[in-house]
Amino acid sequence: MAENPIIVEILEKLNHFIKRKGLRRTPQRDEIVALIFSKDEHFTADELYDRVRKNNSSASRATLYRTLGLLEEAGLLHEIDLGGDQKTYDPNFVDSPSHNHLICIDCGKVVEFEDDNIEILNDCITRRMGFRPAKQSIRIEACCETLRSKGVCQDLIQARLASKKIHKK
Amino acid sequence: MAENPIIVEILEKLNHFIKRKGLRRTPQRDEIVALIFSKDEHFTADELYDRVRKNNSSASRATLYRTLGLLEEAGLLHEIDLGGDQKTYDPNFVDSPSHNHLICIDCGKVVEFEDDNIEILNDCITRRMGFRPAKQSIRIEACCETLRSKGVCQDLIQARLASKKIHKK
DNA sequence: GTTATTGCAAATGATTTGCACAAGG
DNA sequence: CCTTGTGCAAATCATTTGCAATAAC
Repeated sequence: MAENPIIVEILEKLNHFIKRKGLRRTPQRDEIVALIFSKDEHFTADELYDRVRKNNSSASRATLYRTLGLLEEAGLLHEIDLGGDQKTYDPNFVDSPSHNHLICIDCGKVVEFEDDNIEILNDCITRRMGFRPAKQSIRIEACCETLRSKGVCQDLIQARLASKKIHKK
Repeated sequence: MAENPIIVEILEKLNHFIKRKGLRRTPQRDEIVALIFSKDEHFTADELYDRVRKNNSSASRATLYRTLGLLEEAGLLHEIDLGGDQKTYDPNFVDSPSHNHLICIDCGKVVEFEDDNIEILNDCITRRMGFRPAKQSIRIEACCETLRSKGVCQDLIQARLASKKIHKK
């Protein structure tokens, strides 16, 4: 896991940030970072804590929340709005700094996408309103066309199966 | 206040919704609805409760939260993502069903805007990904150009004054 | 050594909920 | 009447925080 090039890259960036702020590198933080960036999946603090426990990491919930805050501050992790009650984090902004999210109403699947045209258009609109663009996020809710036309959507089936697995705590 | 045409319109729609669901009309709900739609400002549950109290409405916090849920379910009120820890509600979707939000990083001011081009472009992108568009929201964070060029921004000054007023509870 | 970090448990704070009473229809 | 709505106070539950012990550097 530690030899994963993405994780190595993130750890380097984080440690650079940490040094600049006079903070310290710790194994707990490194473990959490490795877990976050070993997948490209979105996650909640709770889901991440599950992975922490399954990987026999010693990190506590408190450290996990503190590390999430640090990563956000360093710009390595973004909070995204998937509309749930828990905050959702997206680890993919290091690779794709300006991607957006489409959320399937039918199955809940989240599709990431980038589009230069939208990017440029938003930029123009922002300037016309007298502002200097800093960050933009587009969130699209949509229905699965496959489901509608063929009556079946593999993602929906998986989502239903997954929902049976959900048992909090 | 009750003679405000917008409020009358909303109340009509809500009562239609209420009847369809076999629910009942109550003065508390009417009061809360009137307060929400008498301004076009975004608000949190807490801010709304302040207004409820100042207007000598008898509605309790519980009823307020229950009414917010009802209005959302009826599609008359939308939750928007302004990035705070409390949920923010936007009462302007009845008048402008597809508007978006620009949030000024400098002063926190929120500007609503609509743009057909973006609307159409997002629609195309969504279809190309195999989905049927349902809802889209764009959230832009930007810096105030007036502040940058003239060194002053009236909104920023107001925001700083307002922040001094914040005393929870 | 000095100061940041950790884990724990307790605190916080927005939102939700159970329940007994009130009140629409 | 019968059922839904309300207010209250208590419960939830994700997240934050104080503190004493621990570990970077």
